[in-house]
Amino acid sequence: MTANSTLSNDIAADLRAKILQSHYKVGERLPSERDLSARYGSSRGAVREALSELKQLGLIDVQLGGARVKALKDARIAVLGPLLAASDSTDPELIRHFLQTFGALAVVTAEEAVEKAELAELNRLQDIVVCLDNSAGDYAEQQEKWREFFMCLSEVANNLVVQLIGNDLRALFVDQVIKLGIQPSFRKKVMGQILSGLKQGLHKRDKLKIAAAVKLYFDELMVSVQQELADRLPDYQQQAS
Amino acid sequence: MTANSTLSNDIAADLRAKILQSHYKVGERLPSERDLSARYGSSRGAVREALSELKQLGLIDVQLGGARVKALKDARIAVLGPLLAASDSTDPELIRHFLQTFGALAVVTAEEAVEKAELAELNRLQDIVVCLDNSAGDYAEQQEKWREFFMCLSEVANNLVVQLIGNDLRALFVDQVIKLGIQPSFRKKVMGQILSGLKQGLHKRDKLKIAAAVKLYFDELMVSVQQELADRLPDYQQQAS
DNA sequence: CGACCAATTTGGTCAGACCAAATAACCGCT
DNA sequence: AGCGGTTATTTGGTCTGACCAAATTGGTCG
Repeated sequence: MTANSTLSNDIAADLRAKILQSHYKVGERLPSERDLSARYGSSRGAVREALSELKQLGLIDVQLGGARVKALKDARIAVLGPLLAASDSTDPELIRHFLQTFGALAVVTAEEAVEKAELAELNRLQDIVVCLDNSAGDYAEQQEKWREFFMCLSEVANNLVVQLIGNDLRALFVDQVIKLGIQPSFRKKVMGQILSGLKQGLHKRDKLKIAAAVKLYFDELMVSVQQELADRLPDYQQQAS
Repeated sequence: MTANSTLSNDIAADLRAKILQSHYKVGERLPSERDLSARYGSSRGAVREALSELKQLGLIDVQLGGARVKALKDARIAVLGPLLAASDSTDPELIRHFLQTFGALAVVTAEEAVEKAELAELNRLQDIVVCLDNSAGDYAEQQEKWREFFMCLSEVANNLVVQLIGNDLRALFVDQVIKLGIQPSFRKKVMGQILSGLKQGLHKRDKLKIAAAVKLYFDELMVSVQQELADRLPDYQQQAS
């Protein structure tokens, strides 16, 4: 899935990194396709494919006069992955923003899910929560269960918009975070509150309870991750472009 | 911005529409590039560019054996625009989901904004709200002011993740909705609540107040839009491909 | 029926070419 | 010198035809 070793992909990755590192500045014109193909020792076709990818990412705007670099804030979500991977490594603020966003979407999903859920689905969700409760200690299993829980919520809510956003965020961000080996540790007391909130919320189809519990989960996750990041990165950011 | 009349774009649009209309079903293999280029009377290069676009959209998965259609729920946000424009027109549920999502993100943004805002920024936001209050009646101006308000919030919050998601949603969805000529009409009483909530929230930097007001805004927007859609589409969905 | 091997198909890349539009360069006029 | 208009060049979009390596397919043999 992550193994994309075609020439055009390599070129795209290189250009993408250079843009994200402000090697090419915003508004500036990229070298022409013919020029680029010469530099990379490739054909124009390969360069075109690479540029097409950057265009889709919203990183550049290619028209007849030439391709111009766009501002990062005008790009598409998909740049978040490369942004984390390539440029300044693991900006804690960015990760916080991500978790905040993801949390908000999860809350919306959860609210809609408990509203729509069939009885069977409700039961399945409750089962997962019970498993979650029992599997304290085993980090890997717990994480898998949480994942299953949110996937199930997402399925039940059937909110395409959130699902699609989730795809982008998951694919391009969560993997990165996980790759860093971050193992957030929840405080037992808080985890207890979360689980009991979920149970009650599911049992009574209480939107507010569910929302509060999910929000609590992400808040706690945020605290925990920020803690880990702060611990492991005392030397924080020393190189500029 | 919307004028993209290149051959490869046309091909991409056609294939995209056919996929979204399940002309090509999920998991199915698309015709080969050579085959497609023959059908469209174009070169393979043009078809490749088109396929590249669909790949970026997450609609297809192209590997050596051939290109396979992916499930819609595994696609990227960017398909929302085409989905609305091309296939079944204006699914009210989809629009509701969109507004719900957008609202949740706006709430997060607003919360962070009032936390971070400098005094000058806070004043500017308050000014906008005052304008908003005064411009009751003039729909166009009010909409512009709301837009300015949220843009300002987004700037202050400076949450890249939400900004990027916002780009996608705005570009691919809001325009579509606006193009439908929907003019949501807010109830005066509710609008009063919203504005007073914003004022108080900004004045006291009260996250909860701000969040509640923004949420109220989107809830009311949702109700209003759904109302309009229900009114104008009594004959809902009568044509198939 | 299953394992193995050859022929074909398919995506990725390359080279060189043409077109229309946009840009840059030039030149003459005021 | 400054400006308007014309030409030359550059640039992206497309085409043709070709080659390669990997995947798929089909047939053959045990």
